[in-house]
Amino acid sequence: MNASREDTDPGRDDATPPNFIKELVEQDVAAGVRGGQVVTRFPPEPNGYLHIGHAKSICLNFGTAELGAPGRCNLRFDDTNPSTEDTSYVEAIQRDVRWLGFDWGARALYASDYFEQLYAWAIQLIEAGKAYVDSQSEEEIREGRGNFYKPGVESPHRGRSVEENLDLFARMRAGEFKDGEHVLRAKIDMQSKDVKLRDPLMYRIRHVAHHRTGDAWPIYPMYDWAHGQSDAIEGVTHSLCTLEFQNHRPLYDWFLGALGLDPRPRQIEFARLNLGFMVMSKRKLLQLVQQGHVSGWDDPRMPTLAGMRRRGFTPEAIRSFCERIGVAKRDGVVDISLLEHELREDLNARSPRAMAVLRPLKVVIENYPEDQEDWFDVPVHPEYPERGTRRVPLTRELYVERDDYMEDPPRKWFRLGPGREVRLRGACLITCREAVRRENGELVELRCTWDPASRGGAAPDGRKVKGTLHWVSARHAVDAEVRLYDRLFSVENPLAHDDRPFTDFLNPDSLEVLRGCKLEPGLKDATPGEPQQFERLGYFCADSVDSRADALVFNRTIALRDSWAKLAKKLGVGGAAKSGGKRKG
RNA sequence: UCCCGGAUCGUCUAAUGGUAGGACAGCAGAUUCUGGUUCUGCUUAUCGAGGUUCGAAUCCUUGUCCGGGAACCA
Repeated sequence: MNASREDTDPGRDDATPPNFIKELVEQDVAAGVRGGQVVTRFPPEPNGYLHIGHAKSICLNFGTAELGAPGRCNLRFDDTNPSTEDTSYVEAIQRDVRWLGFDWGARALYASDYFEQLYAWAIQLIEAGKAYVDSQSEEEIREGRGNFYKPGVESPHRGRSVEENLDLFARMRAGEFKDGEHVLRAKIDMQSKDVKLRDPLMYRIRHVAHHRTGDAWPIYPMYDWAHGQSDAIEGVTHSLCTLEFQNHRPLYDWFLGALGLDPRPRQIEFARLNLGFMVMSKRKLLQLVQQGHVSGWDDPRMPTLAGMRRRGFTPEAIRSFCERIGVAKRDGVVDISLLEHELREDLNARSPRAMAVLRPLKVVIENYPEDQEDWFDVPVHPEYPERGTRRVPLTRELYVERDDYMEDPPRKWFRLGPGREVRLRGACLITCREAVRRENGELVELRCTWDPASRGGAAPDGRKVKGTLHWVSARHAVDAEVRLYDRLFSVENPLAHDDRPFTDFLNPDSLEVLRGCKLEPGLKDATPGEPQQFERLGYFCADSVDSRADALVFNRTIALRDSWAKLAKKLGVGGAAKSGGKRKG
């Protein structure tokens, strides 16, 4: 009856909310434009790892393609600038898109596949008098372009004959010139109010090896020249891109028109995703990696898909997040809590439960025989009994969370304290009799007694025991390192301060490493990357890079919501809720 | 001083001339062997000024504010 709850794939939910692009594409399909076909593309430049912002674009592009009959979304690498690009990025990007759950068909495409065609088209434009070779210096060109208030002035080379242009351009390709000696420019309008239209560059000379074409080309096309034409070659119908390309659309259309390409792809812009307390530019992320502020592109604190995957995010959670934030032209900053909500929702449904004590405090049950051992069957998931149970051992000595004991608890405290009775999850009721301290006051252990009649955890006489604690048998506990993550930056917008580098705003507490954590024995066999809920604490997974059978390492993906932390704050109780306490991020 | 966009609860996003809705966050309560989950209820928004209209978030005029644009980056 509620099987759908588990079967539902949130990312592929049919009830995608309306958005202006979807609406527009649906209209095109209904009107029979392009025979109802929809072709989109996701066009990353292979110069860095994909991040959550790209996920929005990926979901949008692949999702929009599904509106067509037929529909297709290409993965196309925009590899027109060899000096920053690399095959390792090509591979990482494909891995991430695949992990997110999308399929781009037979093979990935590359703008570099079209270099020859682009070159032929450039010649066509030269012959039509719509492009020319300029031989001014970089500075002269920039100067000649003018600015927002001042019109441009024409290059002295603008009037070169077609023959001369053809000759020069051929020699540019032949590698006869050094970097920067010449460029190919489109001949549009130096008086245009749109600076982008003041004879933009089409090709620059770059004697640099390309990760795919090697040394075949000493000239490389610029983005504006390559992108629209690549779209046209691939039969792209709707070319979706972010807002900063709005200024490029007139140029995008100009090239297509000048070449007489038909049918023409249509560029549509949408607002990119911004998240608070994070930076979302490959350049900035690269800097974090290179300067060692994080352990790599896949550091679990990074907003990269690789980092999020390692941290324990699921593709489903990311996809439903992308769906939930919607698509519009208005620029904004999405609240992290929305991502966290989608994450918890997915993780809650799928994660098996286990107990782990992060900051152990020893408990001795005085009336529990030294040699006794009770194994309890505890549900793998309380909402899905069909997922079975796991066995957890109880012995005389065990560990509970240090923060679950307070010497002088405030009102509404349901956990341990002098004389307080609590339930050990799935096992029994214990009462705190004494707190053993060192001379310096440091808490060493708790002496408790248990009620043997409460075996299983139920109060035999129906007495109310509100507090339930997680615990681990000392003798059976498995040791592990646990890494807690917090937001990488301590301010909402690290880029908002012109006078200070964004790295000034890194959160010094974004990583907290806990050693000597005590895990329930079954966790020893956890598969890296597989989500687990450590009850009352959060969702965790064994680290796919560092965890080993003899040295377990777990990442906290995200803490559980912690309403006690809120209450404690309101009550003015300090520190009590620290261990599992929800820290944003 | 120019060009291109944008402006709806705290945040994201609907409403396409006809009851401003949803999600998140927040608050209050219920249930609970996770202070989790689940459930219920509540609070909160059309940038300003004019106009058109029986009726405007939506159309017109105007103003204001915000973002992007002057790379041989994408």
